[in-house]
Amino acid sequence: MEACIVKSLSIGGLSEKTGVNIETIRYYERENILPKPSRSDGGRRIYNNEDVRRLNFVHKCRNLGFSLREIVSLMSLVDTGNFTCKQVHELTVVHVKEVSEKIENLKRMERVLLEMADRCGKGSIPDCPIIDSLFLE
Amino acid sequence: MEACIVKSLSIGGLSEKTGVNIETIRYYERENILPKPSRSDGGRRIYNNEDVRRLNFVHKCRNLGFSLREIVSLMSLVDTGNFTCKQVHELTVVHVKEVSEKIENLKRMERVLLEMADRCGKGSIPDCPIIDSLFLE
DNA sequence: ATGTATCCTGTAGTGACTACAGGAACAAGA
DNA sequence: TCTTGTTCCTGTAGTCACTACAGGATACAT
Repeated sequence: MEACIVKSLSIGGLSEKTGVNIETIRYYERENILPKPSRSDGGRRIYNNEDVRRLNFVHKCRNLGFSLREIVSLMSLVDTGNFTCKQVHELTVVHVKEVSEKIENLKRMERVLLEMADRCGKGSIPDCPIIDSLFLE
Repeated sequence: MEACIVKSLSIGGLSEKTGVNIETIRYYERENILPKPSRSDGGRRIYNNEDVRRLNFVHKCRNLGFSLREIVSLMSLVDTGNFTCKQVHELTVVHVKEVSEKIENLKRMERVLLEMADRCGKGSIPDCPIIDSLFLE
């Protein structure tokens, strides 16, 4: 038999390959987001292709604004094989709704800020309509 | 002389008047966002109109997404009287830029999520293009 | 006098990291 | 072989902006 095909990586290598901070990888392990990897004789973490895959998954989901809790539930669906496309769809739709709401709030914020900045004359006198409007009511 | 015109409030009254949680008010005091109020004989906090004004300011700024740090710097500008409209304008413009960036990121997120949800057939079979696309790369 | 509503302090928990300190292991060059 | 520098280890504490609770004190209405 040939040696195993699976490429092994140090935590630094995994970090480089996925773009996830080393400290964050260890944090994910502590929080059971990632499984405990095997160790070298010296006690160092050794990762394989499956670990890369999982971490990429987590990383992508985080970039899409899923919480770690949501990610765990997505992954456990996948791991048990006990999921339907419908379940995943529902989870995603709920999440996209939250994202849309965040966007709306931020837009409102942006409008008010731009309005205030616009009314402000940028002058060198102490009077400032921004401050005034924030103190009103 | 007549009694003082300033209306005094308990922490509960202040909370009700401003819509800010009692625990949050005490937190703001601990963090020196708000000044330490005077106390009654029994040791209870007593607030006046100026406190209402300040807390409203903080509350409004928080709703506009300013961090507490930013709010403190805004307030200290105001308190020293040592500020120009230009300074406030600049702070606001920087902030609005951050907000716009957040909006852009969330929109990207939203697009990807909608796309994924759209491709997903909502079926009852385990195959799911959402999961697939998250595991890719 | 009694009940209950409000308040007090101090501490700990949240989420998702990030930043150390202080030490061990490894790889490469002299 | 020795040294040097890099990478890694664990464990703890800090970040932000709150929120929650325990265990007690005070205030007010009946």
